[in-house]
Amino acid sequence: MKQSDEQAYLASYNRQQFDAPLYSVDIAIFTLHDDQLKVLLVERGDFPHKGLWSLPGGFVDLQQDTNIDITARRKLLTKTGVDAPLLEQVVSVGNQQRDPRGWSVTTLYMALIPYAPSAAFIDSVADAQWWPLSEALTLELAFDHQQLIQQARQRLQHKTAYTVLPLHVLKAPFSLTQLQQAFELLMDKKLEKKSFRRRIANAELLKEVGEGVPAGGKGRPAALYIPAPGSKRHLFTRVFGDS
Amino acid sequence: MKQSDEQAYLASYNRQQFDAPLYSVDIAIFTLHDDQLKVLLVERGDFPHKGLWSLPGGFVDLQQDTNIDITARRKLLTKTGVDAPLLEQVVSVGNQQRDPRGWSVTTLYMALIPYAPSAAFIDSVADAQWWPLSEALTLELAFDHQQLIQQARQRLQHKTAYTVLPLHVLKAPFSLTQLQQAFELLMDKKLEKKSFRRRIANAELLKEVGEGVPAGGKGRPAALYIPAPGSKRHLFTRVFGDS
DNA sequence: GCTTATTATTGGCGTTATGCCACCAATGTC
DNA sequence: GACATTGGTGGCATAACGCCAATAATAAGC
Repeated sequence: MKQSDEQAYLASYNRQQFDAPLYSVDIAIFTLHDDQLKVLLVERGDFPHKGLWSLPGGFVDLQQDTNIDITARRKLLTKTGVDAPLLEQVVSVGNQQRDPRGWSVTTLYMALIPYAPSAAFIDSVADAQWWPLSEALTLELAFDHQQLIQQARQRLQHKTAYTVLPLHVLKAPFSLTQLQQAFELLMDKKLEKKSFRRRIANAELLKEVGEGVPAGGKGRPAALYIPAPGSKRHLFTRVFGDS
Repeated sequence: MKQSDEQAYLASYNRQQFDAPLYSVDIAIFTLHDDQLKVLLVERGDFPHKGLWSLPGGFVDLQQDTNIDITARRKLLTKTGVDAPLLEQVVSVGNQQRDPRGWSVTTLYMALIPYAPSAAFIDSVADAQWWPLSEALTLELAFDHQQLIQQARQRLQHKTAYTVLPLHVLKAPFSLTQLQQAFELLMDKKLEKKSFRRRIANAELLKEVGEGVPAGGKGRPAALYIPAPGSKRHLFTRVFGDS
């Protein structure tokens, strides 16, 4: 093989000559608010499926984006105004039927953000809105986004059982009770109080920073914590809540 | 929104008018042989990177393939002649630099197959060859396939710690010692014999089917087992080998 | 046949993390 | 000052693990 052959090939290569699938990136952005898991949906302003709710997403900007993680982050920023502390790839789905325009592939990401910082911005984006997940699951969504949401939700649920993923969704400082509630909402499962606190304490993930009012304003004040440096990447070797 | 608007849009839609990334599917196919983890590489016969070793893969056949899992399976079959008992998506990577032809996205799969059934077929495919992983990691591979292999290998390693993934790579029946060796090769870590056997026994994953010669031909004969129905999907709630 | 090397299998104990549930602590309300 | 409410801890049984030593079954050498 001569180097010049490769260069000649590239010089004459025309990417348009082959029929390729459409490629897009979609994000399931989750948050907790009002004791509910919520997902951000946008109303489609263009065909296809104009007027239906969908996940934020779209095509790669070949000029602006240098990789698909950046594409996902750009879509996230556009819709929420914040950079997610947790943004990760879930899965890619590609088939003939998911888009009426033909063969199409999407890479699904999921993001987890605290509610507060994004609330004002999102209210200003006319076509974007937080939906309680339970309601979102009953809507008719564009493309196969109903299934995509369910896959993202499942990943969220499983991963919460062996990480401290809920740390990403709370505004520090927080109480252990709040943290436990975040775990319970993300896992959709009640946890044992003592087991939960023991697990968190043993892992040395938190730093105590004082006291605050208890949930509901009544009762004993709760100790407040912030995540310790590096704690958000902690992995447990045993899944939680497996009775 | 009128239905006819959507139909008119689709009728006039031309997928070629937008510049899209290249999209491909690549597979890291692993097996165990000679007490080594091996990966299947193919020598590129075309530009770009003609002559370099690479992962099996390529573009979606928009006519033949109905989804990307099928694309992956087709590539697998073409190179190995067998249908993998384990074929799953690892991650998608997309950026400007990975392909000299420009913006490109690939979805990486990993497959795990027993050595024996594929050996003869692969020997007949001139451009395909099993490489010990340790050697493959030192080769100059096409595109970013060196990194892709490492990602697939890491997934394999992690997943082995909480599943019975090695069941997919052994030819039944097998002894517990063989099974443990498979775990150790896939995890790249020695395991405690008693812990291993207890774990497998408690999970009730295997069915005893007689006795066979021990490893090396010497010593006490070993009990032989086959996987029980459904056992290959078993998930442990605790990762293994976390001393 | 008897000893030895080799591999397979099991026993036993200390440790760790969990589920479960009762109990104590601190605050606000009436 | 009693009571309701929320936060936090003590204690014990259980399950699974790491560690390592002991026993079982076979082949090879003598």
